[in-house]
Amino acid sequence: MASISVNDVAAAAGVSVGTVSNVLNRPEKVSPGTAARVQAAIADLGFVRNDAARQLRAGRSRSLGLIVLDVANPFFTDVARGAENRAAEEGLAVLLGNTDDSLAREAAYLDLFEEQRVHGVLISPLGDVGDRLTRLRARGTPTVLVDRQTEDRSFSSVAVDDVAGGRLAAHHLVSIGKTRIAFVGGPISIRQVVDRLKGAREAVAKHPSVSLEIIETDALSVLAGRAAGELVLERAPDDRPDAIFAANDLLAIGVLQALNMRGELHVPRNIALIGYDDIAFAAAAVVPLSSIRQPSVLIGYTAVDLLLREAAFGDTFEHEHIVFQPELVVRESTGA
Amino acid sequence: MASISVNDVAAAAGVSVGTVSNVLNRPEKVSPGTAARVQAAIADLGFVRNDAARQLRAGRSRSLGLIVLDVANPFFTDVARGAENRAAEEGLAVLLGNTDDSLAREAAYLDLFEEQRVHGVLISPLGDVGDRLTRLRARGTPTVLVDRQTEDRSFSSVAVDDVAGGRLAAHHLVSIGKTRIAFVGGPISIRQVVDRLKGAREAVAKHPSVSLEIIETDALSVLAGRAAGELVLERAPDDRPDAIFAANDLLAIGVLQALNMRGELHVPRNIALIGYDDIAFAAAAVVPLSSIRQPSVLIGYTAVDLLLREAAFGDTFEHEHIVFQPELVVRESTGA
DNA sequence: TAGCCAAAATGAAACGATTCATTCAGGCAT
DNA sequence: ATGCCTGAATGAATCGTTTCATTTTGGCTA
Repeated sequence: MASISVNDVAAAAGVSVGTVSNVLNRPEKVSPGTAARVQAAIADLGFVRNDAARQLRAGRSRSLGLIVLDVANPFFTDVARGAENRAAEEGLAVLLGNTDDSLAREAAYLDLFEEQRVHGVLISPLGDVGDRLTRLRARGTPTVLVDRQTEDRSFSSVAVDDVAGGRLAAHHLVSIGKTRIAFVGGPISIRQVVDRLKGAREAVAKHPSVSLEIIETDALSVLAGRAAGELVLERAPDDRPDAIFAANDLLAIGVLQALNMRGELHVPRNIALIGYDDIAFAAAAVVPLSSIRQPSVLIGYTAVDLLLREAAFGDTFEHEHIVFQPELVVRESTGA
Repeated sequence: MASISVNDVAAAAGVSVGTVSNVLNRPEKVSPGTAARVQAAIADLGFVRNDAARQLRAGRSRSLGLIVLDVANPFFTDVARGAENRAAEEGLAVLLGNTDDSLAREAAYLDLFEEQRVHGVLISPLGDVGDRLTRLRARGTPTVLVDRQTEDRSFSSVAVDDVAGGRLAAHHLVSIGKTRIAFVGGPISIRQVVDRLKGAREAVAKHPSVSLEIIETDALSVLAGRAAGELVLERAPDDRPDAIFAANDLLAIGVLQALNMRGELHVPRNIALIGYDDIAFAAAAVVPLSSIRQPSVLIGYTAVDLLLREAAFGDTFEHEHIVFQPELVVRESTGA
């Protein structure tokens, strides 16, 4: 309650508040003797800076916001870890906001971050947030899109080429002799899903004998994957696909769980399965999962780096678009 | 840069700043006409509250801090999700701090949260933070320990009975006929590890013919588990344990990966394996993992609830210690 | 029409750290 | 002894919101 302020410290040390502030922020401007006295008073009283007051004066906070689609997805916790690492180098904290595929929560977090006057915003957007972000930028808050670009490329972004990833996955399935491929993923409002599907279509288009069907899910979770897998199981055996490309590893794991539930189907013999993201658990799945690897930690790290560069240069900054290339990882689920 | 303040809004709407504040915080005190005019001005100018100024006045922020040992562990993301849910009900945000088994980072987050004057702190402590937390509480910031109690029980806590969990796991292994059990876990500075081991010891003690050895790891991660698994593999076949109890699922998954690397060992026939936490991926492992389930989301939810109650009642609050009971989940890795 | 009352609106003070123009002290050269 | 210079210390002003004691307004009654 009775919070200790710089005033109290100043009084205790017999100096002015300006001097206390100097001890805190520019120690070199203060004579050693005085500094020691102030430090002693600080320790004595248990003084802790009030960040709100500091921010108010500075006009800007020392944290940056990261808005992701799903913290339960190890891909995003990896991104967050990378972001945190780079931010820590600058003494910045990362506020993590979890959208969970809800437009309302996305909006709420943007509001919160705007009110907090965060240093910058990293976002893997769900809805159309162009206007909001433009407003943020007008206020001087730089923004970097993670894993996504806007149409007009007016924001800096860090992404992975999902079309290429989709192509890699589908091409791999074709190359091991599969001809009836099912793409499991959704909702199709998510850009990543659309792009991965697009890549798959491109790869399949080169082979007239190969078909591609789409099994749409309402989320990118283990649960949704299990539902999709059960859908496949219910079909007559010769109506089933002989390969499944899941839009991410969580889905793939769900599909795998469902397919294994009855013993009749063998992965990869009857159905091959490939996921996306190459999360740590993919390698440990019932049948170790083939996947498309993304440099997740690096994505987070690079995004913050870009944000800081954009912040430093202000309006004159040329927006950058960094695109990483994904990589095919073959394991047992596609018959390694 | 040119940030819009209540002053600007007041000027534009032709009212005083006090009225603008009333529109924002106590709309019922303002006549409808005036309120509409103010709202229009707000929309017009794109005014967004400055949270720092608000906090400064209020003396307390609208977020609460959660410090966990490892965000990459799905158990903790579940706890975080539960905490977020309860916090959202009160319009509070959750700041997530990730310790990664580093005392320095734990201290840094506590500093940060203290400077931010957070509403409360939830912490799954690594080191001895009693003094720090006492100081926080003296300042009026309530604290709840997650998954841990201090010796003197002077803080509220939400935990799961880890000794009981350890007992459950070891007893299960004994009951399926295993006699040479190895406990994989560490570092032993972590209370959860100690307690789970203690429970295992108790269960084993009842059966003179069963032995319990300890393989200490330096972390609770998949990687550490893999290392432990390799250690076991290097031994002569009849020197190996016939069952492994891993202190958490990440370790268990790592152990499993290592054991599977050469084809010679079969889980559970040669070595049974049980983990702890029952994370979503446990059921999807190469060999679906038996585990000890904890109500992770509920833990987070309850912890925030307790925090809020403690905040409401102030010093008069009787500290509560909520303990959930863990549950055995049997799957294939112990020969379901 | 004067008087009264409740509702509405006002505006100055407060929160606590930082900044910066100004003052002060002490050392040195003339 | 005087003046000058530099490093150290000062303290009032500032950031933007909220609060609350005070004033104003308008409606109603006597």
